[in-house]
Amino acid sequence: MPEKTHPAPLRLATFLPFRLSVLSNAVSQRIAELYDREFGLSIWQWRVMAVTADTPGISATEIGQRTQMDKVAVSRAVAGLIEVGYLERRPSTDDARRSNLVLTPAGIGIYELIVPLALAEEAQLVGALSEKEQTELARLMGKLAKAASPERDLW
Amino acid sequence: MPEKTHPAPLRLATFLPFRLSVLSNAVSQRIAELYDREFGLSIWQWRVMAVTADTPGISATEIGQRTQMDKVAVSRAVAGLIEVGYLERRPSTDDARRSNLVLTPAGIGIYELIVPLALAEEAQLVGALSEKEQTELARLMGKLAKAASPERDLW
DNA sequence: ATAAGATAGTTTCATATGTAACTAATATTG
DNA sequence: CAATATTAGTTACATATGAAACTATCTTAT
Repeated sequence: MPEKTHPAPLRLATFLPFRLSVLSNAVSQRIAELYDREFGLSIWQWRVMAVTADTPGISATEIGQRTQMDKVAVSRAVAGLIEVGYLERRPSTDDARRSNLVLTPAGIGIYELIVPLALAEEAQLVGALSEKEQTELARLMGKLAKAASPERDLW
Repeated sequence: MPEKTHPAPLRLATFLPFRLSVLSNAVSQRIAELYDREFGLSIWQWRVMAVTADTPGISATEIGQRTQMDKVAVSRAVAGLIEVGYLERRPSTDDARRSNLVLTPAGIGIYELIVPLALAEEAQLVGALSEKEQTELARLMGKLAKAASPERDLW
């Protein structure tokens, strides 16, 4: 007579999706708090600023692709940034549906204040790893990203 | 005369907090959709079931600690699970404020259905990595977790 | 040239989530 | 043994979020 079968064990603490989620939340929360406290920005607004600084004249749709935000989130973040005067909407000449988005001088100023702080946060985080480990982590995350979402490139 | 200083570059695509967040979301979403579609459970409810299966008689507060959920989220997940009959609340004899939570037989049944599916999802994900890489990833994530949240143990 | 789709972006609505206030019970202090 | 502080958990409220509907514009096919 066979033994009662043991169900496969599942410890949350070793379950990758859980660990990833907890780690990501811990990291995001630190950094989100910084953006909000110092500059009154949400993490979504910050992401929009970052890609707009990188690619002035970008459209909302492109922002969504680069940041993995859905179009509603982009729309709201953009509206908020325009409201506080960090972003400007320029009608596109060749397609009246889209706008070309650019940071205002004020937006650029804030962006340049945030960048070093954000990089410092990141540095503090990855400072726990050696150069080699950092490279390896990036490589492994890339593999996971492809496995998790083969259809579209996550980054 | 000094050159105009270049602001430090920040590409979202190589910024660890961003990459972590995107990866974690991609993974969570796949798995959340599975729980919801097949069993009508939220990811929070699943986490509560997982730790309750592991430690029958656990209290809501302990669940919060183990899952990194705040007490409101635990309260709601527990209420939902009781509602659908997967969880039972037993008053604690020595402390009338707390309850001892246990899975019902129905809850155990569902749990045992989910576990292999969840593990299969995880396996598919980490299948992209060699054994050695998996170990290394876990180690690096552990270091990051400590750097991100030195105060409390994330897992 | 025009009707039928497709696309960019916004608005609406329903739900999820977090913070703070609350209730009930236990622990601590003088 | 009161009076006060702490803890477990829930409820209420305000805000965040996502899905679907919508508007305006552009593209495609006839």
